[in-house]
Parts: sequence; C-alpha cells; structure tokens
Amino acid sequence: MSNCEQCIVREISSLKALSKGELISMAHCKVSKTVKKGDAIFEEGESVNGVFCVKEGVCKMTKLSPNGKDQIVKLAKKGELLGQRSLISDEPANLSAVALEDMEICFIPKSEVIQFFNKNNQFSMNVMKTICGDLKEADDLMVGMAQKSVKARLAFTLLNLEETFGTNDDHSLKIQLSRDELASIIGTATESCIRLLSDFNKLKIISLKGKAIAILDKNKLKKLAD
Amino acid sequence: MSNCEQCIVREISSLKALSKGELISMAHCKVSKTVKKGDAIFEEGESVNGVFCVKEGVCKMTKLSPNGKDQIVKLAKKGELLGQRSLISDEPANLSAVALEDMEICFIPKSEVIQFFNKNNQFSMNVMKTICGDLKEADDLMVGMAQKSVKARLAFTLLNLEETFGTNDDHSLKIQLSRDELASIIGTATESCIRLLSDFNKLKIISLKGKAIAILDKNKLKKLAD
DNA sequence: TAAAAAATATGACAATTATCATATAATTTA
DNA sequence: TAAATTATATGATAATTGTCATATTTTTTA
Repeated sequence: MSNCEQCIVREISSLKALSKGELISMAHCKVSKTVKKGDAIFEEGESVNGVFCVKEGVCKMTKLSPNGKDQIVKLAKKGELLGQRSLISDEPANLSAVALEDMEICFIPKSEVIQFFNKNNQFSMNVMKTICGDLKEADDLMVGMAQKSVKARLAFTLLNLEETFGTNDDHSLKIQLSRDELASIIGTATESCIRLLSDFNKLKIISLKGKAIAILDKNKLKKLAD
Repeated sequence: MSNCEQCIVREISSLKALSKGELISMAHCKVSKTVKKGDAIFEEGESVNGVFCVKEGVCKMTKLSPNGKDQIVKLAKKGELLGQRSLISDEPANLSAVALEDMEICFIPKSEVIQFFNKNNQFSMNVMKTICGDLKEADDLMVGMAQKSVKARLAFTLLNLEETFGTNDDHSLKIQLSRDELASIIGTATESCIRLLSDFNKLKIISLKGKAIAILDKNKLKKLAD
C-alpha cells in the first residue's frame, strides 16, 4: 500500500480537491496495478465497481460498432480517471479501456468515491468539469466525423496527437499508434489511412520512419484539417 | 412571475430534487419566455449566464462545421435543461439552440443554479447523471457517424425519432423536420437524405406525405440500422 | 536465427456519397 | 390570388472511400 499523498497524479486530476484525511483513507482502500501493453483494463458492458486512476502510460477508450470494427473514442493519459461516467450513471461501462503502453494504474472502489462525492463539493465539481470537457470534445468530434473528409480528419488527428502527447527529439510523435489504431481514431479503413499518410509523406507534410510519424509542415496540415 | 412548484416540468428534470423553499426562490428569479419556431435561444460562442428549462416545444442543438454546414448534435424537448455544460465549465456555449416549434422556456440565472449545486447534493447528482447520459449518447453517435453508412444512420435516426417523440394518429412522426434538418442530424447532403427517403418509400419501409414521415416496417428499418 | 505471423504498403476496382443541374411542389410574400 | 421564394425531388456525373488482392517489410515466435 503506497502513499496517495505523494502521488504526482493527485495534483493533475479531480483528486486534487481531496483533503489529507481523504487521501489517507484512499491510500488504504486503493489497489495499485500494472497493465501490460495490449491488455484491457475493463471491457465495454462490464460492471466496473469503481474508478481507475492512470498513474503512467496511455490507453485507448474504444467502442465496438455493429460492423465489428472498434472505434477509438478517446485516448486517456496520466492523471485521468476512467469509469467515472459508469459510476455516476450506475451503468456498465460504455467503452473498453485497453493499454497502448505498459501502464500503472490505481483502482479506487466505488464506495470510496461516493464518499468523496458526498463530503467534498470541490471534488464533485472537478469530476463534473471533467465530464463536461469530455462531452464538449465528444460533440466536437461527432461534428468532425459527420462533416469532414477522411483527409481532414487525419490531418486534425495528427495535430491533436502532437499537441496532446508531444514529440521526441527527432520531432516524431511520442505516442505510438499502429496504422490500424490511427484509422480507428479517424473512423476509416486501415488502407485509406495508410494511403493518406503516404500522400502526406510524398507532399513532405509529414515524414514516416517505420511507425514513427513526424509533422514537417504544421501549417499545411492545419489548412487540410478543416 | 408564475409558480415553479406547480410546473409540470419540475417533475421530469434535475429540478425534481429541489425543495419547496428552493422552488419558491427559483420562482422569484426565473424569467419565462416564449420562443417562436426558428428563433435561437442562444448561439454557439455566446456566454449564457444561466440555464434554460424547456417547458414546451422542441429545439435543435447545432454546431457549425468549418465547411459552413450546421450539424444537429441533439434534439431537446420538454423537461430538459439547456446550457448546463457551459455553466459548469464556465465557458461560452459550444452549441446553438434553435426552436423547431414554438416553445415555452424559463431562464434560471447562474447564481441561483450555483446555490442549488452548493446546497442540494441530489440536484448536483441529477445534473451529473444527465450530463453523463449526454456523454454516452454523444460517444455512441460518434461511433455511428464513423462506422455506419448514411443509409444505416438514416434508418437509426428515424427509429430514434419515433421512439423519442412518438407518432400521430396516422402513425406519422410527431416531430416535424425538414429534409435539410434530417440530413443535418445524420450528417449527409440534403439530396442524399431525400434520395434515401425515396428509396425507403418505394420499398414500403416508410411512407411520405409531404413533410410527414411514417414508419411502416420497423423490423426492416432495424435491420438497415446497423 | 529461421520460419511464421502480423503490419504496412500499393494497385485495381466497386460502392457510396457529394455536387451540380434542373424540374416540380409547397409555402411565403406582396 | 399571383408571383416569388423555398423545399422537395430526381438525374447525371464526379469525387471520395471501401474492399479485395497481393507485395513487401517488420515483428514475433519457435
């Protein structure tokens, strides 16, 4: 049982509203886990009896469409709480969470989170704000899906990935996604995604070295993105 | 200044958690309005300093895409609160709200809503649940947009409209949408929407009489919807 | 390390969907 | 009511995107 008071993540999530006492209480009931790349934290339809706090690593939140393809709805990284919506709505998970990298996460049981909701108004407010942010993002993505071409969605996604996850020294995106996963974010066939990446590469807008993607011409990409 | 205690809407929204005293307080500061079909309640980007409670009528929540087309993100009807997300996130409206029918609405100022948040835990919880519901719906719609054909989205939308708004005696959908608006829900060109409606009509899956749409074969429509 | 499996890449083609043109019907305005 | 405007409808065609086939490269496994 490690200390929640000293956890870095505490500072960057809704949990920052918790008092010393609440943190100590949480330290007693939380369960730390490591998750290997590719493993599921939870699956769509599953009853998740609490929330998961991401301490390290990135995971994809996906939903299976009737056609059998997974759609990536969101990427979650350090500091995010998974399963909040489920907990509040008292419903099974609407999305699956699968690790894109090795992860460190903590599970906080529902009873504990409910306590925080009841006693700590600022915590409730933080969670609400997070969910409101997710809602705005989901609405915006929906409009993008409905109105933009695949090319524009790819351009937008690449810019977004750079913004959210940053770049390595060689300017390549820090986050490593397969072509299949990238296609599953923008909502297209893997081949279409690969083809467009090739096009962007030929136009010197991006560079491709294996899985690594680097943005070379951000302005052109921005123009393509709407 | 009319009575909030006797308002029917109170029973079917987050407001049902409010105490007698809170309702009386609200009755003093709320502002009732009528909105004509086609008029905007608020526009995307506007600072809405409170929430609107829909007492009668239906409105569309839309967002302008860079290509200049409006996308309908959601339809809101009696009992729904508009502008909750904005209020909680303390941000301008992400969506516009435009009346599809003549409406009766009440405006409740932000300061009053904040009071309720602070003092009435059940109210907070109700609002949270609503927003969580919206988030789930938005995620699901996003996946649909990304993965389903226009035909499937139209089928799904028609079923949804019947479920949500019901039918008249002649089995036609109670909600009246222009072809343009229907297209703007499913995210396609107006012509494509019209063409598919014609196809469904020829196949006796739906019937068209002017603007009125009636579902004739729900099972076929369900099969088309995924 | 060699073989097998999976991921990436590209071509050919088909299906879907958008766009433009134009006709007709319905609604609004003068 | 007549004219004008707007909405609905349909055809022709182009653009986009998906599917299937098949290399090629990379990664994994034995």
